[in-house]
Amino acid sequence: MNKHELLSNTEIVIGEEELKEKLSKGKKLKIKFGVDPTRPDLTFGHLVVFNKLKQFQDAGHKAILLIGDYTARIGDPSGRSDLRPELTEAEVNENAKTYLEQAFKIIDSQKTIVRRNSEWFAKMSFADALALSRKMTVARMLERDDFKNRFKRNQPISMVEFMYPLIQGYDSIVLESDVEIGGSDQLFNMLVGRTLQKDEGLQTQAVLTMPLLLGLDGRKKMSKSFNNYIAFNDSPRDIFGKIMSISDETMWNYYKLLLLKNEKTILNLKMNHPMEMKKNLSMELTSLFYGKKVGEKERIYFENVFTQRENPEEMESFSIKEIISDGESSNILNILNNTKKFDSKGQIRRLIQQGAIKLNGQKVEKAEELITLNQKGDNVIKAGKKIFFNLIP
RNA sequence: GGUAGGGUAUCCAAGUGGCUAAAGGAUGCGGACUGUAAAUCCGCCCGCUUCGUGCGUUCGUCGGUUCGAAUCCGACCCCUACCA
Repeated sequence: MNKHELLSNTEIVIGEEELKEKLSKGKKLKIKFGVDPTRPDLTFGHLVVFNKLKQFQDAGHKAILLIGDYTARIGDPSGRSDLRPELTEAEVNENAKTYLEQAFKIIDSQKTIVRRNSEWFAKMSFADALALSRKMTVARMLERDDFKNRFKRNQPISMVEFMYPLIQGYDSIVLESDVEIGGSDQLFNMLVGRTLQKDEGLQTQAVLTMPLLLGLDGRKKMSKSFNNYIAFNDSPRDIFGKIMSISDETMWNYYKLLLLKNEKTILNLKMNHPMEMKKNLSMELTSLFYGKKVGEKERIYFENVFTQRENPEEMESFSIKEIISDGESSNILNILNNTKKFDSKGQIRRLIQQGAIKLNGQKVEKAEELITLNQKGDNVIKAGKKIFFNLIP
């Protein structure tokens, strides 16, 4: 593993010279990554950072996942325009657990050290905390955009939020991290870590920030709040499908940040048909989480169902006899409703009106229609683009 | 503490007594076209529904005026700008 690769895709690198020196001496580095146990659902946006961690791991360095269980009780002000609610200890623990389960889908759990900052902060005295707070000035804090803006707008900034970067920086002292990695919104906090380490007479950590991944809409950053995300916990079908729906332009952002392809490779890939490249991207990413076999299976499913417009090979099936109770009309509306595949009868009516429901390729015209089913063969219902199931008489 | 302006559906944003479940965007969903891309066109978009000029719940919160309120009045909560 060469140094270039370890710094690829990074947005900002602070302390590059020292880092390169350490690397050239063959030192095993400690890479710190702070985990925020307030938001347990990981998206592909986080995958950018985890990829970087994994690269370090693969190069023989030590990844340290720092669970900010103590700091979660305070709330990181970064990028926020308002105060964050505090969490209970139980919530934090539950979130941390979920977080790690997801993180270990990418990084090697065996080679990862998990620490919690309550280990040291729980026993810190108030005097120690005051001593720590001496290391930071209000002016310095107000250099930060988020604080500056909130201050200007007369929005509240609590003292405890001022402490947050110091607390995070103190983690770096305890962990003696060589590198801290995070999103660009973490830059300030991570720099404080450097300052504090230096003050303690320790070596200073390099700071790497990773760029933001574009969301599915191709416009805004990927984020849960914009509802334009792919989650680590999405099903293989969803991962594959969501990636197929991104624009051609966005695809290259994903190739770069998620599959770590360099400029030159991407230039070559662009010679191919975009559709093929997108299927390839979908397959690679699906495989990353679920294995190559599943990735290939999803590719075949996609090609059959969406390109060839065939019915999927495996479908859920519902027996009319079982789902229609005595006295209930077995019209298409009731049948569909009783499959529980739809939100409400209203939704089904709307879909029928819009010509989105088909039985064996034949459009269903009316909600009250009494459909005739093949006694032997398939009776495939297709609803919209994605929902398929079979009806058994 | 003072003055002025605000809080509307997933988000942005109109609406200042009945014709308002509430204009217009955006997102989303469905259809056509296609490569489940982009672009374009059309339909739906508070929830339920026996599909009916049907039922229920909304316009910061609570209460009031009124036959009738997102719209008027009162109290309260929150936000913004300027001033202290």
